[in-house]
Amino acid sequence: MLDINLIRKYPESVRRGIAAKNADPALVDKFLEVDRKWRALTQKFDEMRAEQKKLGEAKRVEEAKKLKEEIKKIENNLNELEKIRTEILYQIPNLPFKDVPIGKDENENQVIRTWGEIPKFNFKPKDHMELGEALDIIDTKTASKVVGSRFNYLKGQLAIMEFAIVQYVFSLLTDKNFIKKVAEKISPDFPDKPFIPVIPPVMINPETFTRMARLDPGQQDERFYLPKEGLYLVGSAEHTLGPLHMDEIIPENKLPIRYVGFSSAFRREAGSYGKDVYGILRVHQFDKIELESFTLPELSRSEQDFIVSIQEYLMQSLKLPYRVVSVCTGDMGGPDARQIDIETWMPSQNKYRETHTSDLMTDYQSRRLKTRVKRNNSNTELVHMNDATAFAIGRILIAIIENYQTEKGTVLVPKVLQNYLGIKEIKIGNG
RNA sequence: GGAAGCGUGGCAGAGUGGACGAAUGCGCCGCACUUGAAAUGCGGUAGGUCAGAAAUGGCCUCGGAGGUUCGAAUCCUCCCGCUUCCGCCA
Repeated sequence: MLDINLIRKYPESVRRGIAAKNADPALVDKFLEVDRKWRALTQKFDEMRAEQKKLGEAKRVEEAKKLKEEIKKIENNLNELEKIRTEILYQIPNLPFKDVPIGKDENENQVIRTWGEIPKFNFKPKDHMELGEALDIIDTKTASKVVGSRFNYLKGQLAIMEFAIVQYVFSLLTDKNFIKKVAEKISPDFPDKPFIPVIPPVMINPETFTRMARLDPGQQDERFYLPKEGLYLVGSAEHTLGPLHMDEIIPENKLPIRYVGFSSAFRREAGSYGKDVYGILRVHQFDKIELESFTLPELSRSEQDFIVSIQEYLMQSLKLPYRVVSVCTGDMGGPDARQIDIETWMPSQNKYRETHTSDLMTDYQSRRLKTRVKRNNSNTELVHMNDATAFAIGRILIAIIENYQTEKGTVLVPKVLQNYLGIKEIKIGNG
């Protein structure tokens, strides 16, 4: 949620900011109107309560009784106003940074840079499903019988490769020397704290989900829900990593706090019927390595640069061609102030497809989560939060299979993963 | 799933109807003493919200939601969480 005082003091720039994000600028005026009423009534309520206390202490019981009834009415109105106020407030997205490209949809995203050579095959390259089925490492047919559409089995060396990737990333991101090297590129004194590995819960209660700004009206259809327990399945490890410090006040010297989490992610993919139905690009369940970090406000932007550097390092070490995209205002996530995506080259589609995202949420999430920092000057302020993909396993496996395929129909194993798998090539028989 | 107990500030822990947003200890911050430190002494130290330029003041919050009462951390109801024991189970 946005800072209330920001809306009160600078309604015009809030209107402009949220309009760029395809939200209705009239939300600001609706909010201000309700807020005005709420404040007036709050004052009245406070005064009456003070009066009632005094009457009680003076043992003027009858008068206090009468006042109590009036207060009750005011309180009900106040609660109603507060509910409406919160509803409006939750619909107002975070404001984009000034240097984020203004645009309506993904067509206006800006490519910042491109890395790697697009592979040129002197044969007709196959797609990941043709290869996956031939090598017996992907099975969607049985999955659709057993569960339904948009599920898959990863088998054989591909299953092993998932854990290879997890081990590779976890060992790298917990390595002080590696983190130091990346941090130094941001600036000489940039914090070089390694990531803390985490395996988080994959279920979350609605209260926390709401405080993460991930269960707002537009998002509910996307979530799997378990009615007996009243719990949701997470759509990303972010959903349970982000609340790790809710209601906490963290001492300044403890920041930044960085987590690398591994979990399954569950998505209903409502509204994407017919889109990417082929293969394992868009499925209901996939595993993902996620980065989450909590920083001082003034360092959050560099933290995102730092995270993107890590994402790029990982991609370059796998030698996968990609491009870095600055997502435009209209295509960004609601809580984001700046979103950077990485799109990886998919030979079978002859284009780049989104595999990574990096969200800088500033204090938009921490405000509801009440995750704060106690500064050395003893002030308390909200921390800033960053969240990003290290690897979405399914999609990165597609990229590896398709980019590393050979004319024989085998798949070479990227060099950095070879030690973890113990083989250099996935072929029929060792699949 | 059954039984019992428990949820109070950064932590530990008192408080069973008004004097309690809350004793005391620890921790933390400031000051004094000291060449410096330790020890000691004195003072300060929850969050949110509204008004205010500020100083300051009002209101709300003792797991959550209701209720009783002029008045609730304290009494009642329901819910949630934690701990221990039993059952089941990876």
